[in-house]
Amino acid sequence: MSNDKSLKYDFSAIERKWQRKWQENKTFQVEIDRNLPKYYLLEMFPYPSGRIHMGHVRNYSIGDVIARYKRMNGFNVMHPIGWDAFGLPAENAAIKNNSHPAKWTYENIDYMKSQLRKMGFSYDWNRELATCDPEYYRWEQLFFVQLYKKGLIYQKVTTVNWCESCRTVLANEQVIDGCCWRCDQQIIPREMNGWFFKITDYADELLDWCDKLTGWPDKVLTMQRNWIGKSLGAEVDFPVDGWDESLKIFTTRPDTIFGATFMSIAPEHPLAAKLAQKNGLQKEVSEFVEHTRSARQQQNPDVEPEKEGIFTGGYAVNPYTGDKLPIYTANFVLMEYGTGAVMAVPAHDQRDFEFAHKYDIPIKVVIQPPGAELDAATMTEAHEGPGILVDSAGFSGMDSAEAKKAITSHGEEQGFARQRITYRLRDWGISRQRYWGSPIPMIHCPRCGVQPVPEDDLPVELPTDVTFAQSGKSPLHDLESFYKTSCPKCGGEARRETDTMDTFVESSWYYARYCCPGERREPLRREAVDYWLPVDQYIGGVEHAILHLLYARFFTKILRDLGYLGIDEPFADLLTQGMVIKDGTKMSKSKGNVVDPDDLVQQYGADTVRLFSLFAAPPERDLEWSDKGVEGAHRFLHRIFRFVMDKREMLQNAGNGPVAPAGGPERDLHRKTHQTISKVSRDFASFHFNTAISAIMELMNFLSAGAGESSKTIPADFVIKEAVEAIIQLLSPMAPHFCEELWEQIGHKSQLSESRWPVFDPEAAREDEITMVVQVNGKLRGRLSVSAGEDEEKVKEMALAEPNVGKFIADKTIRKIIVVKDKLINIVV
RNA sequence: GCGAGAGUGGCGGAACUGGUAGACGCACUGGCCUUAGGAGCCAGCGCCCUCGGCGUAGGGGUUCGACUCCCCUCUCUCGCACCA
Repeated sequence: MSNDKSLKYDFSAIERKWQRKWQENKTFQVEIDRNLPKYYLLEMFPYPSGRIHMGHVRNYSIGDVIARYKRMNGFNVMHPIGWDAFGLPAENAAIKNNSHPAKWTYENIDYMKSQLRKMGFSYDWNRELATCDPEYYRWEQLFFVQLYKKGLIYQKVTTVNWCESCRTVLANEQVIDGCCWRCDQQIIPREMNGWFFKITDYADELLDWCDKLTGWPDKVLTMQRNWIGKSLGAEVDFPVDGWDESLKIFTTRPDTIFGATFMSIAPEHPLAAKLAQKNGLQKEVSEFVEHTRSARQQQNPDVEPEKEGIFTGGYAVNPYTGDKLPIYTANFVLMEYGTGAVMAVPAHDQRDFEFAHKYDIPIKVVIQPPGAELDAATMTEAHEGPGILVDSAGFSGMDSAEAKKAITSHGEEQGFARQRITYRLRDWGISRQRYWGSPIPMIHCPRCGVQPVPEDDLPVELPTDVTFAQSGKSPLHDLESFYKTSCPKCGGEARRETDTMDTFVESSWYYARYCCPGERREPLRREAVDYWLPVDQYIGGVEHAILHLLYARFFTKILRDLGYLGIDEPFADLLTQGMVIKDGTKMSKSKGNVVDPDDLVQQYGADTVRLFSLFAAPPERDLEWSDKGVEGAHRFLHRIFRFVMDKREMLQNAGNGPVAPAGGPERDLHRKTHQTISKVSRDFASFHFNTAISAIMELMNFLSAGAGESSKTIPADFVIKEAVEAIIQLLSPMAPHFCEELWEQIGHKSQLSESRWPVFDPEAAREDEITMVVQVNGKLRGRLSVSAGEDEEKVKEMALAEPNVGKFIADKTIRKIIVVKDKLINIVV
């Protein structure tokens, strides 16, 4: 190889050159254009933690391929990026370094932005946003105030999930296996006042739309459905003996109500203390409640604690039977779900069964499964399935489904029961006792109560002149210049809310704000959001299957109902990509198996890194990192580079030959080229980038075998040129700088990014000669070369005449011959 | 326990509606070229003893034909987990 500098693949010079050109030419800036179909591609925006990691590289490489592919196919593609910039790490870093979260955050953004630029992603940087910018978060304060006025936000004191190491409260979705989603510390329950979004008002709509989100993976939809956890049942009032109020319970099994032998209520249930007091069991019951509370705090989330309970001394009356049922308080009953009280049917509920055995409570069978005869005395576990009712007064003989309806409506008529739907989903608690977030725009007035900040006074800016305590306590709580204010109603002295919003609020609507960069008068411009939304393709990690994706769906609906959006769902299609792993486990600093994108880009260039991360695995699967594999990708680019540069003069001068070469090496290469265009286009449509790349590699192998130095029958220049241009274009979404450079080198004056995707010609791709497989009894015995569409009888004859086939059918009778056109012949003997 | 998904060479992974299992790449082996090569080129590469046989976690089944469809078992990953 010569030492000519221009023949060397100098990736860093090439990458710098094209990144500059794209920027100068504003190649990826878009505006509303009603003459083109729009395509909004979005990847989950990063938290500015300091540096990008391989997970980002993979996520954004996948997205960039799609964005560039769609552009080349004539779409008006919006591909924005920004920063999920509020959050705890910034605050913790500030405490540690005696600095400020804003400084830390913006420095990280600067650095990570330079990293993303070096990867060559086709972002419209004009639309960049950072959620910690008052120009961003001011709008969610406006939403907050408007939602509060609409009654969709409220304040309550409740048991919350407290993370001591983060010194803040977490939403239910942010608790994973009883631990904090961020720091993995065990959470502890704590009574606190906080602000809640009424996501439960939208539970049904969120659930119903799960069936309509056809572009989402089933896995994610299933997780969301389970999280919402809708159950249909009945609420029944059990009068409490000698008390003027009744005990409300929720059950999904009204058909078993005649089998109830006791009642269980949550330890926190107000009735527990009341009954105990009345019956002189105060001491015992309060000890039990205290004991349960502390046990719950220390409980190992992996093991189910043993059922425990204590009699409260009170009795409830089953309104269907008149039976007096003892009321227990039990550790397995949850105050947060349903009504915090259940009827206990030991014969048909495993938990009640275990409890009844332990405390020697009677068991009464009221459901008989088909083909069996249950006996309360001998059963070893509850029968939870359906069956035929027995010992249930007028309902005996009905099956479970029928009885559920009949028993509920009987109760409805009598006024002590009603149909009820219960959800597992709880309202979204968004108060965070930390500094680095959007202030909650509310004012506490000792006279007028809670008042929203008037819309004209927004935003409530996060003060920057603060100092941080080592404890992590938010400086806002003690910052008089911040919290001291006047009541918007009476003008008297009042106190500002000092909690900030959960950062998932910011990420719930950023996708919409990208449509309206720089808009200062209103949060969203209808014209822009109506044109761009919904996001056509959203891409991110599956770890957000519930958290972010559920919140964003909810937010879309409330913004729609406030009149800001005209869509029901934010993301039409969703792709959840797998993790990047190395040596069998997730890359992480603690395991010491991280690969730094900067090092790789320096060593091999961004195009190689992108190519490998797309080649090594299909997007939804985990990707096992391999340093050797990266070298392989790099070698492939080298091979193309050498081949093209060797033939540069020829390629610049090659004319256009006949549209369809008649035969010989021209026809063969022309065919392979079009087969590749077809394969790659199909693979792109289904995001199978790994197989698309291997198809391009095949074409390259075919080309260098046929048109290389050693080949005897070199195809005409114009066909080689066609193949080379196809390779460059097909590869360009994955290795964009590299392909732009070669495109220019072979004589193109305009940018490859502006070119149109090659057109597939089915006629060119058609095979004339086909290899058919000959089987005897399904085993491969020979091959046959025939012209495409060859007659069936002729093919049979040829197959039987094959010498190797003859060996296997010699002394046997042929029973059947199956011919699959252009594919195979199976001779059954 | 419940729900979802997945098990294919030494490795990452291919295989369209059932029709040549292992594309493409990595690793490995041999050769060429070279002062050298971690560069490049050529060839080989599922397993077993030659004709041939066996092979897609294991066992059954449907079919002329099964990685693909059906049943059972095992393993792994992920999600939910006393939700009444």
